[in-house]
Amino acid sequence: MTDNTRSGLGVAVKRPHRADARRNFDALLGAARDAFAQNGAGASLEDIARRAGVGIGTLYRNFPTRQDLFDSVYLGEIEELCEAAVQVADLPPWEALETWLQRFVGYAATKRAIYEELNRDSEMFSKAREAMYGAGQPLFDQAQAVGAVRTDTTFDDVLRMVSGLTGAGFVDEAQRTRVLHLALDGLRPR
Amino acid sequence: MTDNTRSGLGVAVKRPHRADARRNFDALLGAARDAFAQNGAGASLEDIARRAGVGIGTLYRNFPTRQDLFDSVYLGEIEELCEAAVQVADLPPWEALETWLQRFVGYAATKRAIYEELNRDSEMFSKAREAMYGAGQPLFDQAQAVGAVRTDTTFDDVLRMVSGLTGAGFVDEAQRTRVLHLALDGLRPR
DNA sequence: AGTATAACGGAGGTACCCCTCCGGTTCTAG
DNA sequence: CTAGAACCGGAGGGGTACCTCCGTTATACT
Repeated sequence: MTDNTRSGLGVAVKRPHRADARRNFDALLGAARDAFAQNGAGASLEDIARRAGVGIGTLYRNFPTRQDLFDSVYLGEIEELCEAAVQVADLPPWEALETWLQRFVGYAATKRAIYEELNRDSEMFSKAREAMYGAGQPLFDQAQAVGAVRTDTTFDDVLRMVSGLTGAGFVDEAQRTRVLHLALDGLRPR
Repeated sequence: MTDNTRSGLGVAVKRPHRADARRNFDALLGAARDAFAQNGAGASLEDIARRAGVGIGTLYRNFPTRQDLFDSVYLGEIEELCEAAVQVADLPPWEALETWLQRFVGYAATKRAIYEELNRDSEMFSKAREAMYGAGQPLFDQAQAVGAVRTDTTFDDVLRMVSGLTGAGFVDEAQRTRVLHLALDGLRPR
């Protein structure tokens, strides 16, 4: 029950041993996820502690820097994204790609951060980028291989396009899905 | 030489009468444009005053609230956008629409704000929205009328899509143009 | 040139956020 | 059950941004 790290992404975030500490840890992660989703990567740490019903000291003990906290949330979502890529793997190539990208847009917490920081050069982001590309690129290649995606474009193009849409405001879920579908139609050869 | 307001958008921003005051006013607008482009709508007002080489008091005299300053920059860009719509009016329908949208993406200062606040309900934003729609909708309708744009989509969809792309990070100008072109291809009937 | 006055600019009060530190509390292992 | 390690939380110092106020300065008009 040591729970050293949560992912294979190389950034170690330790989950505490004691039960109360673990509760607080999880509450903080949840609150941070909400706060980042709402206010972007610059959300107030004191606000996050408040939301989690925890003292500011506790936040800093678990996550010494803002970056540590942000990374934990961010990496959690990247992981989910990687898992999602596995889940869609047995769909037909185009459906697999589109479903994965729809899922991509669906994750909420670090949406804004993802495109704010997509081309930043911290070690951590490049690791995450690698992971994301590792998960999505095969789907893209496969779709391209069977002729479902035009060949004059790259996975990077697509990811940035979708990241942009991820950050845009929509009146409702339906519009977001519709618009993403629209944009992705541009990927298909004509 | 009174220069009461700068636009027909209904929000009055007075340009001062005295020469020194007018210099400062313009410097502030320029600095604000840069600052908003760089740091988003939450840029520091004191930083803007510093950039403009002006005391903070002068900033507040010209723009009593942050909103006043932001609106002035924002409206300036909306105006440019409306003018651009006139300029492209004599291109073929699809080219007109695409050119206008490319121009849309090109404006820098309030990029981030536009999609951050596209569906906010302040009086000022709805005015701006109206103006933007007034300028762009005809281009869209025309393109749809001649069969250059699929009919199962709306101008609002397109505007939000493009707003999203506007905010996304790209490695260079070329990629942004390429990706926008890609996304817009999804608009064409197949 | 001289004067009335519009405009300047920055000091400083208020508020918020960051982060550290440590006395008190709670859990777990034995 | 108990002892001590692990953990808690918030007070408080330092910093920055917001905004007001007013003594000083530049402009326009006669």
